[in-house]
Parts: sequence; structure tokens; C-alpha cells
Amino acid sequence: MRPEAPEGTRRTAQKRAIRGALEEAGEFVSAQQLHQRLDEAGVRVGLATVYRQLAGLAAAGLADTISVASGQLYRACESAEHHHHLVCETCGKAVEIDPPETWIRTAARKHGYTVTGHILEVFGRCPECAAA
Amino acid sequence: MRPEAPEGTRRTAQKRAIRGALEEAGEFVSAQQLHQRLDEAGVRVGLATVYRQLAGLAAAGLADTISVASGQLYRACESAEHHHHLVCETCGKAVEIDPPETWIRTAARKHGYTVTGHILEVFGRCPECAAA
DNA sequence: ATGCGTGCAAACGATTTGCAGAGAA
DNA sequence: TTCTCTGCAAATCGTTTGCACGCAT
Repeated sequence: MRPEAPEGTRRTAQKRAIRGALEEAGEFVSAQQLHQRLDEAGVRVGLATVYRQLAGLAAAGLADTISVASGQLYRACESAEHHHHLVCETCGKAVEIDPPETWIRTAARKHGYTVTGHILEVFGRCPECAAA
Repeated sequence: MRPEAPEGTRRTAQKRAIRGALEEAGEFVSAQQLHQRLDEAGVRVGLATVYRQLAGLAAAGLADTISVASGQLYRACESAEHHHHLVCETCGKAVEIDPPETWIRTAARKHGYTVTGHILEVFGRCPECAAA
């Protein structure tokens, strides 16, 4: 027997709502924040369902996820991979930068690791602050 | 009333033990792992104390901290230099990897930024855990 | 009709906090 | 002595899970 995992097949209003809300959010949001937004939008879904769907989307590669001290955050993964920022230590301004995906994958493969995530923060000084 | 925060001043065996264990660990460890290691080493300290000290070290900039799905991890912040790891999220094993210095500098220059520092950690699953 | 997906609430595990006692200053 | 730090246990908080029912198929 091969249970095979056809998993999420049924179309339900909740699934659409959750996925829609996640995409609409655009940025990283927690399961609870998403649940709250849905609630405010008049969509009544169980918090557990939000967690389950979010976990499913992440597992299916449809959502990116990162961990912060307060919990786990999710973001629709339709667009590019998750990005990082180059933060100015003086004025706080940050610009988006692309992660060295290739480099990361290469380094991981060299050690036989499967990459599941990474954190990257670069600090420095922006042009304006450097000039001042 | 101004409680003012004179903060940690007293020297206690626990503080030394915790900080020592953290430095000895070298890599990222959770409060619980650290507590367990101390216990195995015969050092009896309360778990709450470990959490409090770790939080204090992080706040004081003496420790780096990152968040993963299973919780928060700490690492002595002495080195902080060109020394990054590829961490297995399952067994915690980590291998050292070289940072994409060139990439970082290039990305920063593209935006006119002057780099002063960076943090990079890659998470994944090691060969053994991936096989299991 | 046949389950998968959901909602609710209890269960969980990590981290925090209240309080009284121990030890550093 | 004084007051910070520690220990223990209860309290939080985010997240997961057991169950029974409703709805998509």
C-alpha cells in the first residue's frame, strides 16, 4: 500500500479566504494576525484552521516562513524568494537586497545539507549618512 | 519614583557557569539545551535563571540570538566575525561555512552603502537527519 | 454516501513571572 | 544588613491536537 499523500484537495471557503488574506497582506504576518484580519473582514474561520492552512501552504512551498521571537511568520510565496535588507545603522533606512541563493545552495550541498531557511542581515551606512 | 535600572551587578556562580557554558558551546544553543548541559556537568541552576541570564547577555550585546521554529537560540558573541554556520534544525549539528564576503560588498556598493557588519545563518537538515 | 477539512476546547511545550529565601556587597 | 539574584512553581502565550460534525466530492 502506498498511502501517497494527495492531501489538500477539497476546495473550501476557508482555504480560499486564508490564502487570499495571506497574499493580500503581502508582508510577513503571524497566524494570529491573519486570523484577526479575516475576522475583521467578516470571515469567521477557526484559529486552528488558520494554523493548519498556513502550515500546509508552507509545506507545499506556497508560502515562505520565518521565525521571530514572538512566533512564526508567513508570507505568500508567489513572487520571488524571501529577501533581506541592507540596513543603515545611522538613519535606519533599509534597501532590499537579493540573497546569495546560489552561494547558499552550493555551500549546503557541499556538506550534504538540505536548506530550509536562512537569516541574513547586513549593517552599514547609507550614502546620505556617510556623506554627512 | 525612578527605579532606574542599575541592572546586573552581582557576581554569582550561576552567571559565570551560564556564560561559560554558552561560550564553551560555541554554536547556537537553546536555553533548555544549555540548562541540560549545565546539569550534566553537575552544575545545578534553575531553568528560569538560564533564561534570565541569556536574555540579559543578549540585551547586553554579549550574545547573539536567533529564532527558529522550536524557540530561541543563543550564542556567545565574542567572535561575531567572519564565522558562520550551516545549522541542522533537527539535531543541531553545525558546520562552518565561509561567508559570501564578495557578494556582500558588491550588494552594498550597488546601493552606495558602507558595510560595517553582518549576520548570516543558514538552516537546514544534515545528511543523517534527512535520511531518517 | 464518504471522508476530508473545520471548529472548539483541551493539551502542549517554550518562556516568563510572582514570591520568598540565599548570598554578594 | 541590604538588596540583587536565584529557585520553584504557577501563569502566559503561541501553536498543536483530539473529536464530532458539516460540507465538498
